[in-house]
Amino acid sequence: MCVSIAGIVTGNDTGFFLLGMAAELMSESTTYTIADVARAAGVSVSTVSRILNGKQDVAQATRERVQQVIAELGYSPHAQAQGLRAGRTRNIALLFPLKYPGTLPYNSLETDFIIGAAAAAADRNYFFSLVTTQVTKDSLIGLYRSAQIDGLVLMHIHTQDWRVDLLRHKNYPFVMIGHCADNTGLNFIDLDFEAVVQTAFDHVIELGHQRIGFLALPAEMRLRGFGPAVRAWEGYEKALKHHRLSPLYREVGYEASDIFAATLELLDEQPGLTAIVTTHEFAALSIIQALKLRGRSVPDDCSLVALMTERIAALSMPPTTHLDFPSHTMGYRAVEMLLRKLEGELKEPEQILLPPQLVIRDSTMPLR
Amino acid sequence: MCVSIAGIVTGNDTGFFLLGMAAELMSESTTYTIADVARAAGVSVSTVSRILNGKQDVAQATRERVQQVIAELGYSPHAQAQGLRAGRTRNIALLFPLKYPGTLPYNSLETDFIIGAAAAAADRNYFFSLVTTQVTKDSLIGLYRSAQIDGLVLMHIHTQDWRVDLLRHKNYPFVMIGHCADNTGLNFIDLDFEAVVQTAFDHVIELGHQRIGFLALPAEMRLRGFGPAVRAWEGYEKALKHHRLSPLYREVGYEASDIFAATLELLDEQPGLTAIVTTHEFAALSIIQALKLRGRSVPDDCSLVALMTERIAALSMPPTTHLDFPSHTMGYRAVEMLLRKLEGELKEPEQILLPPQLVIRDSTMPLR
DNA sequence: TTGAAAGCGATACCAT
DNA sequence: ATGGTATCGCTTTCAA
Repeated sequence: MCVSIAGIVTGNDTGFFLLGMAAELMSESTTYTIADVARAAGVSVSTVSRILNGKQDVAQATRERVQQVIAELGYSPHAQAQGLRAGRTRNIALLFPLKYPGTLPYNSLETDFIIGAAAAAADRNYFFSLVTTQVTKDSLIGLYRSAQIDGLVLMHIHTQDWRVDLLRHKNYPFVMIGHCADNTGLNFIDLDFEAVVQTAFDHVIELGHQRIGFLALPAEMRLRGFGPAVRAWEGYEKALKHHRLSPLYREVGYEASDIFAATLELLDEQPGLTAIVTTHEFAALSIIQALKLRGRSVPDDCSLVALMTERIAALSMPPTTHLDFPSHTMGYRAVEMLLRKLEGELKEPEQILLPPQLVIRDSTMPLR
Repeated sequence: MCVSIAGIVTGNDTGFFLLGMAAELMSESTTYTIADVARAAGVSVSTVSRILNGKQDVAQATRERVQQVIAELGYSPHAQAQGLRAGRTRNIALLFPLKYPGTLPYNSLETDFIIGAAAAAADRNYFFSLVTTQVTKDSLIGLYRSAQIDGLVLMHIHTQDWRVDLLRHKNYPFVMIGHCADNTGLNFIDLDFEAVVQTAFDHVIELGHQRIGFLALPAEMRLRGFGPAVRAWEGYEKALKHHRLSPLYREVGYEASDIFAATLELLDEQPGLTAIVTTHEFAALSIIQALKLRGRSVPDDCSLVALMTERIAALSMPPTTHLDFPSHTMGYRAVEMLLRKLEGELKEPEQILLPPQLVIRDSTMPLR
């Protein structure tokens, strides 16, 4: 439904006087094309296009006149037509499958990735899509081939990840939140989970604790190569070796009740336990409750260090000493990296492994 | 970068034999067009288009042959070209400004809207975008005019909402999560906050409580016309009148520390307090801690009813008796409604006001 | 500095 | 049942 100004302005060359009137008459949804603008401004379509795209070879007077018309009409270029012609979409997507092997339920940490990513796209004037379907080889390729997106952000990366292999082979632009075993030529941002766990142990060891329990992600996730599970476990093994500790751990899922039960098991196995380390974001609440059930309070009878976002740490009582999971920032920086890649600003692969950041709150204290 | 099959298959009419080879040779990203498919299948583009769009007037043999070629090439139609021609995008967006008046920080409840909405779009094969910029009159109209989206979901609705007025006037398709003062002709899904608060009071009154504190959203949000704040307050006033209670409330923001402080104030004002009702999702944890500081435990010394999602309710200890906030479902149904509208399946406006759903857990008990 | 016209990849009308 | 072709709104040579 494209209304030609010419139909209204017949015989009038300036066009200006009648614009206001036209706007009045057609205030219900009408869509103008670049041709309408050109006609109303008395220039060619090419000139309007140049102005739209910020080219320099346009007379200042012409530019101002056209911009005036654009403003008066409320004209917005047709994104699909622009994209079709220019061979890009200015649209990126984050792959966020709602169900994936092992059905990790989404939590506030993961949604923070989304919000951060969306914010970065908005800041660079890109459209941001969220793809929640389970992708297959074909649907993944189709996303690019069908020109729905210019690039992707992948998360939940596994050490061997077919999506990564595929996109790398096809040479499609993407960025990972996480990283693989082989990251040659790839762009990513990840948290150094190995160092995170080591730092957590260093902290409680420094406070004098020796009998330290560890709540890890399920072995199954680690065996499947899920990055955080793999590397957190490596950090645990190094911490054990480095501090000559005897193993004391449980591998457990995200269910509050499971974490509660696992904490009790740790206490039963080692009644002398005085500290717990975990990479589960929401575990703190359940752990504190389980300890209380056994008559122990945090931090007086048992210290606790978890991996979590600031926001969640502040909610727990006592506020939990934690290793910060900057998920919002990671989402933001991932998209920011992708857009630099798309705009040709990123020549060399950028690989960012964020170091652990220990935030000391009230859930840890020296061994008494 | 569109590779013509013809260029490779020169002089060969079957095309089939060479397809595999072509795929080998060009396994790096290549994009085929409908013309490539037509050529390889030995039919016209019109025929391929018909098949792509599931038209019936195509011979079965032809259809199969073409589909075979499509599969072998891994061809996906160019979404922008399709949209340009067909006048639609199959893209919808959720407006989720990261900062809006009063800077309500996003919480898990709000991100649940997003996930639910994204899931519904995916289920109907629509692309889903998240727009986090602060929209203006022009940018909002531009979203439609520039053909970036077919429709929108609006949230954080105010009783008087300029976005709603604008879109209604322009006759652009949209759906609200929330509703206005005047909803004539509009589609929305909302939670009946008024009934929610009344139900919460009914519940504790029934348990024998009489001195009941209420934690409400800041007066400022209510005065600005923010839907949930307005209607929850109306529910509170009705509950007071209906049960002949004397007012006992605090209006407070989302900060855990503020809620903590407000709870203490309630206790100071009315030491005989035996129940608390709140519409703040994450308040339960802070309230329980504040009560504990004054030597009261939940539910023995004080009952607590909150508005929250199941997921959060399960995290608190004791699990909180709550009114369910089905935010995921609301997001899902909002998009589902929008898509029915877009596909012409929705003739009459659909306005859904979800009734309160009380979920009794362990944070309430009869007055002793 | 500006304009004319080809073409991006589809759809749909009109022929055959 | 199938094919030819104008067209969607824009960008981009190429000429002037």
